[in-house]
Amino acid sequence: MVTSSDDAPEAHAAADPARNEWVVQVEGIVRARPEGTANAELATGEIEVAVDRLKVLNPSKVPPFYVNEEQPGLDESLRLTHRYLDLRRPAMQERLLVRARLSGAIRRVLEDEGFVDIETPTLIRSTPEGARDFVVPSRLQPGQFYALPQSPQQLKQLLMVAGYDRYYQLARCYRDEDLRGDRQPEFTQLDLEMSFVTETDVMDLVERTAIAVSEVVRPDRPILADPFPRLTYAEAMNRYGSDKPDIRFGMELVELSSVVGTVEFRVFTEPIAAGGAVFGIRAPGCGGYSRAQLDELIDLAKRHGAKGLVHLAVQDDGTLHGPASKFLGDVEGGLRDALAAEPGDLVLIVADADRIAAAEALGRVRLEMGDRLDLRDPSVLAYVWVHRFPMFTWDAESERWDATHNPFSAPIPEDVDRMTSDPASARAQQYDLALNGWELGGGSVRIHQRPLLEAAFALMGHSIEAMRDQFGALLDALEYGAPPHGGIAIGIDRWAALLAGVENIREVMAFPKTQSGADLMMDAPSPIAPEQLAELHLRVIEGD
RNA sequence: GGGCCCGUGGUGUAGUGGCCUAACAUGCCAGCCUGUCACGCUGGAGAUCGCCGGUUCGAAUCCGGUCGGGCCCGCCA
Repeated sequence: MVTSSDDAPEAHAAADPARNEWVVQVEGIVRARPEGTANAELATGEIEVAVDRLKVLNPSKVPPFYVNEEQPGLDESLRLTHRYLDLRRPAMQERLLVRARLSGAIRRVLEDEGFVDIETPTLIRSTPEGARDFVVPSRLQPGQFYALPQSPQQLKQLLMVAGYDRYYQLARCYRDEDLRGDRQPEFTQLDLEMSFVTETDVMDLVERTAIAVSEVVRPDRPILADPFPRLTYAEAMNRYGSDKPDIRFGMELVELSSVVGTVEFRVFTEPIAAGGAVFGIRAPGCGGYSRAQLDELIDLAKRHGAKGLVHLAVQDDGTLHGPASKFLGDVEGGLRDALAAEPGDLVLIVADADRIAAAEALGRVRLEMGDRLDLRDPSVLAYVWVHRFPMFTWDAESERWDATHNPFSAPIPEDVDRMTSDPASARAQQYDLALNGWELGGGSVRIHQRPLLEAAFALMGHSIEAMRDQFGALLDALEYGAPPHGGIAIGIDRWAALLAGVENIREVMAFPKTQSGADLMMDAPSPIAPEQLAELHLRVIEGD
């Protein structure tokens, strides 16, 4: 846009005070730029508007940060305080558009598949299962509270009983737990449920949807594997040390228990004797790591539950060098062979009496090495299924079995009897979808028979009365010809973040909260007036 | 509940015990320039170094606490 003091002196004068973020209305003639003033760098570099009239519709205060350009180090709390300005920035707009394309594509694909969008309430009943509830006091019923749903789990199962055999919803969910980069107190799930399905049916449907959606939202990013690999939980833990493996790179775990079982090294022998395991990985070309680099890895392993991390550098002559090398004796060759380790490589080993703990700790080290060696290609979309989770996990603190995922998950048919005879070994018809090492979502085929569900709850230490009290409607409904059914819930925020290529779900939410649950723009949460409290039959306890 | 990191003009950074009367860039204001498009030139304003307390002759700098933000463990699906 150009103004000329000769051709349109008023417009020229009106334009003079205008600064960044002012809103102006312009009338003029679009014309080719004069010879020599075109700018190939700009999309509109060939043309200009010769302004005849210019009106300032609204001036702008000087913005607290640059709206018109990227500013990498910008304090996030400042962005959140002025989110309406932050959202003007092209990068934010781009990310919210990715998210909108995602939800739009999901709706189109699922509606084509015959799914029906049904809304469920956000004022429901509190149950002690799972995460801590957000609660809402009832004005009409003194001393009573609603809970905001952690997910519409029971409601969607009731919809199955009601005969809506293909339900979906982009549902807002609420969990009052501590926050992370990938966790907000309120978030959005693609929630869906189907009747008369096996776990394969659900996985197939979700997989079709995920592929179609990915191709619409990010046609530029290749899907690593189609169909998605399907790993059992045991396989995922043994190979990747994670139930949400990043399969963009190898460096798989190798179990070394049998290889090193004979050495006189208590770090290995004691865990094995206790029923645990020894796992190793090979970090190619990292044999020259410094003390400091190794210490970081050891710290990382310890932070994730390992007692320690054994490191061995493969020398040119094939021998293994490290603090533990003197214990290795004649297993040195077997160890090297098991890991296919070459001179110059670094071998990293974790042993633990709990084989899952050993695998998980080394799995975190594996991810760290993937980052260090730049093996996690950010352009690739690596979806993977993990299924056949253990139904129950022993909760040592409360001394009872707890649902590994969801208390409504059904056992796989051949493990029904183990539910009571050997709960630790019973596997659920439970499946998780992971993308690039993030858990995108999970679901299961549900228990659709009341006696079985009651048995599962009983195992988890719920009394008959408590069950009836908290899950009465669902238990009753199962007695009225409830169809077999199953479904899944996918985290839309995480999915959008991964598709947008950002590591924080706040970047794909218009108005997110800080780690302490504050909305810096609206200044929430906030105290409420004494009259409001009184109306809700509440009294605030000062202190603590 | 716990661990770690950060907090210095509007914004991003430098400064880690005296040389700081706090520097640089950008932004802002004024003037000049007027075919520029990250315009240019000249000048100017703008910071009680998040807050409170302590140590010290002396604190942006060290210590304790506190507030705010972030990352992580626990927690959470």
